[in-house]
Amino acid sequence: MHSTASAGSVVYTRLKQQIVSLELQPGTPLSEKEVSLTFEVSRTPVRESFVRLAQEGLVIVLPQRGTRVSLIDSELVEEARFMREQLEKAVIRLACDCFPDDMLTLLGNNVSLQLESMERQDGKRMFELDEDFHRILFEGVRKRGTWNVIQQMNAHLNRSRILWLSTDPHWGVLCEQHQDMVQAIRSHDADRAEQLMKEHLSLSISNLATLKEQYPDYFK
Amino acid sequence: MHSTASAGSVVYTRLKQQIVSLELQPGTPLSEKEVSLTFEVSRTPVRESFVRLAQEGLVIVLPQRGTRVSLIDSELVEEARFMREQLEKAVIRLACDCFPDDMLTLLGNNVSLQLESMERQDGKRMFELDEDFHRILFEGVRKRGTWNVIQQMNAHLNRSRILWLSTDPHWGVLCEQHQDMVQAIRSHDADRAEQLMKEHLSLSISNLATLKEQYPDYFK
DNA sequence: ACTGCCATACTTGTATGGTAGTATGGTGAA
DNA sequence: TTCACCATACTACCATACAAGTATGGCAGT
Repeated sequence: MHSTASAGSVVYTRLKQQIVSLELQPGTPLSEKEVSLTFEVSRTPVRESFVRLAQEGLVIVLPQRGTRVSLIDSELVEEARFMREQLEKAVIRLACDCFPDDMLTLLGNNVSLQLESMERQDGKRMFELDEDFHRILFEGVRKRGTWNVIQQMNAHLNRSRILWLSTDPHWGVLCEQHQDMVQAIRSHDADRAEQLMKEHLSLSISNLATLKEQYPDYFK
Repeated sequence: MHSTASAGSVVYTRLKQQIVSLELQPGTPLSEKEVSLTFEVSRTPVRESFVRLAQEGLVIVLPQRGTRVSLIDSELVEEARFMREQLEKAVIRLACDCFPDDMLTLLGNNVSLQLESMERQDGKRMFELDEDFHRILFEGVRKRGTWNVIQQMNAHLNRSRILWLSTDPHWGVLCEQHQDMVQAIRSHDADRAEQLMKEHLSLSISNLATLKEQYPDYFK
């Protein structure tokens, strides 16, 4: 199976990754022409990726003027946190009621890997594992579609969390909360699980105001 | 201001409206060529609209084979209801705490219009007013971005609700619930408001199984 | 020095021809 | 009859040319 993804999808995936990782800074001007040259494809697939990114609010297209990476909208960041809090509280309550064993195993393994990564001070890996942890929760209660929709808002939240990485991630607390949540699921303690999740997610934007002062050019 | 929207946006908007209203039935094959002829534009803007619709799951693109209107995924419909329940319960609690007067007025007017439309047996108008009612709630507590993201899942939920229109919408109950919710917001009774919202949204898919039997070709 | 105009070099938006992969129907051989 | 093969007519995908709107810098006139 040499099934190669379409050029459009490749460009879209790569650009999105670069934007969310802040490799492409908020406000950076993009042009169809320029991007098509760097990716060595024509303008058509580039344009297709711009359309998709614009729909997610990751780029802003100004007709006949230009396209650029969107600034981080702190209102959207807060809304993303709000959405996740409401949905993840409900999801973890469901998980406490009923959660597949194999998924529970995955959660346990995930937390173990988190502990390892923390030892290695590997922030990037921790970030990925954190994402995986929450995704596994949604999959375990069969709410994958919900998780996918959240990702759209999450792209904005994640950009500010990436900024956070450069300051003080204090992964220790987050990792401990993950462990406690797994424990709560195991013991079917929904109230405790919900409370843990609420505290957990409140940390994700605890320093939004600070970041906004520190990187004023990145925010709207 | 003769500012005309781009051809791509026009095609996208019109196709989406046709799909959600079931004017284009689930499973209907679409082709860039064919659609470009009916809209009298080239294939490029049509293709652009397909990309956007595919991202929302309203059409399915099979590379080199064809594109067609997606079938209604009843799991997604249920997830959409789940999402709305969690988020709207939280939103109406916020509204009970604090809600702008002008927005409250809008809600009141909206309910009045609903009563009128119900007299006229105007189901389509009721549907629009119902959407407006909930959107106003989100706007009043400054969660517009959240509402926009919900719309993506809502497209699937709405297709099944449109089917419902042809059977028995019993708008009376829904309208009464809207009235009660406004009253609860006025009297800052968050617990009652949340309970009302929960019951209200549970009605939206009360007959999903029936619809699935009645229109098997429309569902996945 | 300052202002108004315009050529020019950008940008995105649209149209179109060509390419490669896929389904289909017919034909000929076993 | 049945099966393998192939011509053909689709499809989405991509490259490219052109159109139309916008910012910019220089130049002429005041």
